[in-house]
Parts: sequence; structure tokens; C-alpha cells
Amino acid sequence: METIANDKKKVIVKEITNIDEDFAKWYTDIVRKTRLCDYSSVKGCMIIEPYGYAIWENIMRELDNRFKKISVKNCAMPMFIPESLLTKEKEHVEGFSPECAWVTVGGDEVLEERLCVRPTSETLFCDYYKDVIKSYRDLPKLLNQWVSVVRWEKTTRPFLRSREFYWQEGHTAHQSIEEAKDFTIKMLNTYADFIENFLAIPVIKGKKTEKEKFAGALETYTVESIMRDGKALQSATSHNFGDGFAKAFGIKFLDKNNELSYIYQTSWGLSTRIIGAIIMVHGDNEGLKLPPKVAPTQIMIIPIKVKDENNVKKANELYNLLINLGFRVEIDLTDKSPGFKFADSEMRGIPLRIEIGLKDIENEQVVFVRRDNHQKRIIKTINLVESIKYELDDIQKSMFDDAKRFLNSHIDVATNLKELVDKIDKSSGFVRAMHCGEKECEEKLKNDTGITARCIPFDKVLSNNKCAVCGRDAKYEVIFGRAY
RNA sequence: CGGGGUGUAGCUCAGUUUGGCUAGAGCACUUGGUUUGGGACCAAGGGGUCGCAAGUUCGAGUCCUGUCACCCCGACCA
Repeated sequence: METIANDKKKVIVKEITNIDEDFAKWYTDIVRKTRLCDYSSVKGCMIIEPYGYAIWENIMRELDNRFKKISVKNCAMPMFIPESLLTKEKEHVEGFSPECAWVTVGGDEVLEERLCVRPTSETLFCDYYKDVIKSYRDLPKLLNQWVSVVRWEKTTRPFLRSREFYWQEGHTAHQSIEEAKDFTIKMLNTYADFIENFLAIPVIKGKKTEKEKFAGALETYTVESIMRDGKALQSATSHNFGDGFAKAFGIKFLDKNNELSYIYQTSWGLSTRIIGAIIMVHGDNEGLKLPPKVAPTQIMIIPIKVKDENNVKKANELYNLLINLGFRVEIDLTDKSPGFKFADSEMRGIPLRIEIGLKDIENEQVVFVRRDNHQKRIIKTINLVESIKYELDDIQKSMFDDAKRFLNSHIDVATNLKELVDKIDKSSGFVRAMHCGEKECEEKLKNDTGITARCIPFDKVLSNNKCAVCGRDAKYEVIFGRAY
């Protein structure tokens, strides 16, 4: 551990790699030092530690509430998919089979048919829907599950790409293609609103290109966000399946006219990967920076002199008051020095720190220090609760504004290939450009430069009509970038 | 799967070239004391099958053989 004297008072201990020096290492340092997760004995599988899991719990609670408001119900499917079931939809199995994990033996029984550990559960839901959907009265079916899935990735990183990860996957069945499409968009909007307003991460909504869409989907919608290193992270997706799976699985219902027709389906998901986005959108050289709404601990109370009985008593009174008002609060009564506690609280990303020392008790006040902008304010005890509410709201808001400014200043436009590549690499971010829509063109761009189409945005700003990559006639506008 | 690298305390590593006594340091941890408004200090302590297996040798962390794991760069990644 290296220490640098910054000025007379402030000493920075370099526990976290500088964000501009090595972004990847900075990320790993934050994950490990703040104890979000640990590595396990199986490569690519992580132990989500209590602090990391608390973030996930807050995400689950909020998102689950939002799902329930639109009549989505939870259920739980088995973890195993018989091979014959997985292979029913051709595109789907081709997309997933390279990364499937298989069970071939159970106890001393060699299985007649091997079982896939679910990489996603479309096939399980289809198999179930086939039996329970008989009539238009059974529709729509709006189900979701909170589970973990397994994809045998070759390159793994904590939260961003692990072999087992937690997520929710919603699977719905509808009477018409229009209804399915509307629901796909509805879920996309649910995600976008949640990610922007709860996680303070600005997103770009759009549709995936043919090349990038989900295996087996008619169309895939996505919310993309930009990380501080300029790379894109797909934060959530929503798929419209049309009747592709229904036909492969034979899922039919009787409509009002007593005619048999196939159902139309959707699926949509958000995973623990979003925790990686929270880290990479908000974090800085001091560590994690959490928006108040999702932070496991919103307020850290630090008594300055823990050997002083009165100081501890007053700090505890404050703690009990705030806990009872429903704030998520911690109090640091360890015998570390105050400076250590300040830095530790900052590293863990706790939005608001309240210092209380002997001087403060005497003057009936406390000291507020914000994590996002380091502003220090003296607050009279009488104004405490309303001041906390104000600060937490303001922190949430200014963290979003800050991330939004970053996004806006990292989107550029391009009309030809050179410009496209240069702008993505120089300003490191997103570039809007027209595209011909040909799969091969996109493929070549990826092979030559590593750049991919993130989405076809809902909002369009370009007016020219030539593909920036190959020069042919353009089909639509695309946002390009480098992705995680 | 191809190329390169590393395995020694919870973490970061030294020691291996040239084999030698009871395997080290810093951080972290425990206890006691002094401190406490930006990462405190002093003292005493605990913690190791040197990745694993077999071998050479009077003697192996160090040399040989095999094996396993992890990391980086490629390829792959709805």
C-alpha cells in the first residue's frame, strides 16, 4: 500500500488503481475491495458477497414491484432442460448450444437423455404453456422468474460475464402479434424507466439489428448505456418472438370464433450484469458511488471520538432516529481513525456521510458530506430529517444529470468508415451512422475493427442515405460502439 | 483451442540463477496502551503441507519429470 501526501491534511492511500491508468483493473479493484463479490473454486462463477447482494436485493424489490403493477406473476421453472426440448426451435438451439453445460449422470444413474442446465428458459415456458393454454380466456399469460442461469463463457469477468449469473426472465403469451409487440415495448420502457430513475443510468432505447438479435426472436429491443471508458453495455433486453416458438412447440389456443391459432410470445430480462453498469457509470478514483435509491446503506454515521461516551450516545440516538424513519443507515463505532472511516465510507459509495463530534453536540448540529460532489454542510439538528431527504433526492438527481452529460458528450455522428472508427476510438463512445442493414457488412465491420451495432435508435437524427460502412443505400440509422 | 506468463501467509511479493541450518518482508488480523474533525503510533503475538505427485541428493521453495490451477494476448462470446 502506497501513501501520497496530497496536502497537509488529506492523505490518499492507493488501494484502487487509477481509473485513467487501467480501467479494467480499476473495475476489478472496486469489486474486490468493496466486497461486492469474490471468486469461487469454479472458474467464472462468483460468490456474491452481502454488500453486492444487498444491491441486487434492492434491484429485485423495486423491479418486482413494477412488474406486479402490470399484472406479471412470479413462478419457478426447473433448472434442467432435456436436450430434446432445447433443440425444438432451430435458431434458438444454434445460438445457445456452444455455451451449454450438461448433466449426464445423476447419482449412479447414467441418464438416457442428457440435461442442459438452463442458459435461458424459453423452452421450459413453452413446454408448460403448451399444456396450460387452451382458450383465449387463458391469455395473456404474464409470468416471470428470478433465478440463476448458466452459460459456459470462455472469458469471464465479475458481474459483466460470469458462467452462472442471476437475473429475472419474463415470458409472456398473447393472442395477437400486435399485443405481443406492444408488450415487448412496454417491458422495454419499464426497464428504461427503472434504469434511469432508480439506478441513475441514462439509456438509449432501440432495436437490435438482425445480426445482434436474440436467437429465435423476431425482433429484439434493447436499452444500451455507456460506461466511463466509452464502451457500451447492454443493460436489458426485450424480445418479440412472434409465433416462432409457438409453431416449434405446437402451442395453440381456441379464439373467440372457435378457431385454433398459435400464440404470440415475448421474453425479457435484466441480470446482475447491471451491477457492473452501476460501478462503471458512477464510480471514480475514490471507489464506488451509489445512487441513494439503490444503495444498501444510504447514510453512514461517523462519531468522531468513539472513546467519548456522550459522543457515542448521541450518534446512536441519531442512528435509531433515522432507522425508525425508514432510511438505510450504518454507524461506524470501530476504533479506526476518523480519516480511515471517511475514506472507507467513500470507497463503498455510501451517498451521504454524517459526522458527529463533540463540537457538533455542543452546537446542536451535525456535518453532512456528500459522496458525489464532496460538499460539506453544517446542519442544525432541528432541520435534520428534511435536510437528509433533500440531499438524498439531490444526489440521485445530480448523479443522473452527470451521467447524462457524459453520454451526450460521447455520441458523435459519422458518414464514412474512417470517420466512424476514428470517432469511436478518439472520443471513445457511441457514433450514429447510416447502415445498409446487410448482415455481411456488419460482420465485416466487427471482424476488421471490433465495432458492433449497438442498436437502431428510436430517435433519429441523421438525414443522409448512404451506408457509412460500405457506401451502399442505407436502410436505417444505427448507433455503433464497442461493447462489453 | 493457439502463443506467453505465474503458482511461497488472507493480500502484494522477496528468496529459485549458484540446492544448505528453524522460510522472510509489508499490509491485513489478535491483545494491551496512547490517540482520534481526512487513511494514527508503540509494544507483544497468531498465521505456511512453498499448487499437487513422483524423482535426483546426505540435504529440495530452489534441480529433473509429470500434472493441475489461474492470469494476459488471440479466437469465441444471445
